[in-house]
Amino acid sequence: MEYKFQEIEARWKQYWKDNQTYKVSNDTSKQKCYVLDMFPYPSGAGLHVGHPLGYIATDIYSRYKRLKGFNVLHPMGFDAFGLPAEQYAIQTGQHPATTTEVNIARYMEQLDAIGFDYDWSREVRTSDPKYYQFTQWIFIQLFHSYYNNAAQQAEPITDLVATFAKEGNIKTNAASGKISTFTAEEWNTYSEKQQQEILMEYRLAYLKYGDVNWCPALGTVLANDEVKDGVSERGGHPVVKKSMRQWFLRITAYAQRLLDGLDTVDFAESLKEQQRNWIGRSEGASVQFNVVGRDEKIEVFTTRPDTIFGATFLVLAPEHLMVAEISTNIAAIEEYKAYVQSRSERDRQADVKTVSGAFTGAYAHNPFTGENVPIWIAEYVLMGYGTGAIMAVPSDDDRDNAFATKFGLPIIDVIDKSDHPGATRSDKLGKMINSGFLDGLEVPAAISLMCRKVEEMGIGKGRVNYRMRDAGFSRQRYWGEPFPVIYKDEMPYTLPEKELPVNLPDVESFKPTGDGDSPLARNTDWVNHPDGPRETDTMPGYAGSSWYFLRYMDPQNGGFFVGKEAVDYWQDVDLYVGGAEHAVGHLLYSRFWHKFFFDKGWVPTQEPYKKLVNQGMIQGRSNFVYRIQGTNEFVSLELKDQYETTALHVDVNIVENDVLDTEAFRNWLEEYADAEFILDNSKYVCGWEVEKMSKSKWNVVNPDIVIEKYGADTFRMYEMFLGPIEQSKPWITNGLDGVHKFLRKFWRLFYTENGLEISDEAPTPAELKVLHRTIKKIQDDVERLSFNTCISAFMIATNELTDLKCRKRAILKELTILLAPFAPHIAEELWQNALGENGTVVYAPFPKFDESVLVESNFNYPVSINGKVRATIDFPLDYTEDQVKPEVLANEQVQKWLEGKDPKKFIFVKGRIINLVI
RNA sequence: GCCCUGGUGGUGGAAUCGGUAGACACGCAGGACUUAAAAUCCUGUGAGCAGCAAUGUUCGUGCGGGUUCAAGUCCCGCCCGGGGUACCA
Repeated sequence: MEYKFQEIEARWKQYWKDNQTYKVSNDTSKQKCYVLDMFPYPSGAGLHVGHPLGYIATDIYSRYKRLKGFNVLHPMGFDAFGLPAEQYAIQTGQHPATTTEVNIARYMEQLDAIGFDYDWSREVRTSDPKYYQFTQWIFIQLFHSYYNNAAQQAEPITDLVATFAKEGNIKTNAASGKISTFTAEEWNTYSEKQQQEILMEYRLAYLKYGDVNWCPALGTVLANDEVKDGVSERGGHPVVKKSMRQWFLRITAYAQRLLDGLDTVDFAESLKEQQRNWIGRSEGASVQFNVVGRDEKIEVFTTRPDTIFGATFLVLAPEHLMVAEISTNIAAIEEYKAYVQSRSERDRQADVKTVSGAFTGAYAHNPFTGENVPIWIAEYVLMGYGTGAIMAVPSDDDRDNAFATKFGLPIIDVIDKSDHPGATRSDKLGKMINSGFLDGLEVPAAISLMCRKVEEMGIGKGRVNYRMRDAGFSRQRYWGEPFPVIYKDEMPYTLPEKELPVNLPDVESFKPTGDGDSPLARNTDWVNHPDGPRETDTMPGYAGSSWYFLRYMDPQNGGFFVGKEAVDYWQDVDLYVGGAEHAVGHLLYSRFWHKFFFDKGWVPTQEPYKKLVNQGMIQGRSNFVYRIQGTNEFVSLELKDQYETTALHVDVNIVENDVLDTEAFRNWLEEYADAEFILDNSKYVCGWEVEKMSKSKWNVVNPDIVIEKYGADTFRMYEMFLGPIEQSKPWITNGLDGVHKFLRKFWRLFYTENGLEISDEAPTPAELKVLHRTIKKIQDDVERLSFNTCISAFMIATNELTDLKCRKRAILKELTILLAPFAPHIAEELWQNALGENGTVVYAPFPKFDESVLVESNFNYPVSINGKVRATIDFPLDYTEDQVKPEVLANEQVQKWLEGKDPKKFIFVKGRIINLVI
């Protein structure tokens, strides 16, 4: 009897549906296990073979945990707001809600085809008003909170108001923007607007001015992704920075907790490192420099206060507020600022070859050398970091050095590094020289002495700085969550909860308004709220994805974003799998939100994810055809160099083994209908390249085709067989046949041409050994998420049992359970129809591993001589070095290499190796 | 530029703790069955050298150094690919 996967898979999909096999209840009598995937953005290209890599891994893990007796939550949903749907809407006029709906339906179909164990009744989608009413509600809570630095937690802004009315802000220790101190009396005389402006500096969600990529020609704000080389990707129009009033979240208040929290979670060390670097904690000092001849002071942040005697000039970010005030070189400064405006922040940091800047004409007084040092502006100083101003020490900083060299500014050596050969300029090593009272000190001592000194002098203080900046939370777009905010007297006020959700209104056109407002501004009926005009920006993509995993715990709760009972049971995510591209963005934002929720007492844990694994990216393997320029003639790969050609992407679905189906090519796109071909060996061979899988590169492979041809079980196992999930790799179908063959071979352990043949005989020791070795391997490897090695363990077991002609129920039953997480359809078929078990295999008990079956008494020792294996000799495992040595030395091969001499060294590692040094 | 990460046969990969490099597959070559094909099964397969052969031997985990009895694995320096770099998701 043959393995008819199509029939089998259809049957059990229906069975699981009819029996609601995957329905998850908040059953508190069982131990919970929460397994989570990063939910997908439903793109128009459909789910491609890269998406399921992580999903299959978590599906296997969740099914495995279920066999182990856990109550497993493994949900799925959709990150449904986003830019592509909006761009598609602009092109076609179709409402993003409509296309998103269609795309989600397609995704769900594709996901179901793979046979995942999702409980769809728990599905969330971020664009659903029932969901985003809570995203809006959370925003309101952030708005009405501030961060108490002393208590290290978020607290209600009303507490702050009460404090201000009583004692002003003199004693307030809170995360804030720039704010001067005021007394209670002053506070009480402030107008409502003035008070609101002050509170804005403390709120966790607040308004301030920030730069956006502005494209005047398109009349719209562009995402970084839409800007290439300083011009818009569409149309190639110039892009400049423009300052706009926007929402921000005060994530910097949580910087230290986000950093400390990393020590408590099980993430890959590399990922923690990325987050640490992103947060970028550095200790240093802020120091004030007086501007010569003026009343102004410039505050710089430096991690190297020890080098201040070598500070021969100051550099301000071109955007620094002081620039306009102090500049006398106005023309040069304006010209330079115009240049910087056209440069992206990334270019400014990445481009170290171009050294550029402009002299303001002003000088500052170096409080230690007493010299007047020139004040420059340069693009390498960023307004968002530190104070937006640095003291330049060309002797100990590479960029300062390049700058000084280019502009002929003085360089004073302040550190003697002669005791540290090989130390680079910025290493904190060496002895101070030319530095007054610091001379002779080692760098670390000089740093702390200088910190004390500037504090004594009242011109600065030791300070911790974070590279991380507050998170921009406004988008001038349509397809996102509207803010629950109206304005009165230019200050924002949140709408009452009963007005939630603030539904995304219809608009006449999704096109940009031309003046930077979001398309929502077009709907004036909607904008004109009785209490004041509404905020027309929308929230960014990460708003909805910062808390979605909590919603799965309690998806129908209409009153609160997640019920206490539900979250007390499910707690946090035990295993989270997703792409490394989210390492700092989504993962940091959601950790921040979660800590805020914790502060408010809504969740029981400080961290949302216990364990996190990054899956690698499945890259596409693009194919190319070569068109002879100016013709519609295409030349095969080997012959292309004889012509002037243009390489063009060709749909990989009409190419097999790099050979183009020329007929299909003519039918593919209209422009190729009359294509001619120059063949090589009567074949058209395409070129290829590994690239990111994307619609525009025509290299998207959908799982549907594979599933149709081989079945979902083969697809699942093949994706796992490709390699470790953390690793990126191109999609190649080379091994598909092998995996499919394995399933057929497994099937033949149950069925022959004569039909079902299972014996009830007792298994032999050899057969038991195969089984228990496999149980152990699968158990260990699933726990460490090494799924590719599981597949080969299954193959080995199946090959061995085939050789042993084993058809015994006792063995096959256990193996079927082991296989069930990987290939659930065939396992269910074999479980219920071949083995005749009652009920589903999904909740069967995981086989118990019996170590005694595997105990070996002997080990075949490799005997190496000078590190090269020359012989193997079998010894009992309990033998000691003394028992082994005589026989090893007497061995014929060993004798040959010893040439009569005694070995210099005899190394015996029990159960591993014997090594002789001669 | 900066941060993170990867590089092992013709291909995907295995080697979990510094201990027999290449498990398991794909592909390829040869063979069995078959009118033929599919399916299935068997044998071989890192490279070089010697040998009719069994086998022996040298080299071999991106490149160059180092530590060690022993290095794919640890350390230093380099080359190349991938991801992120704050409005793609």
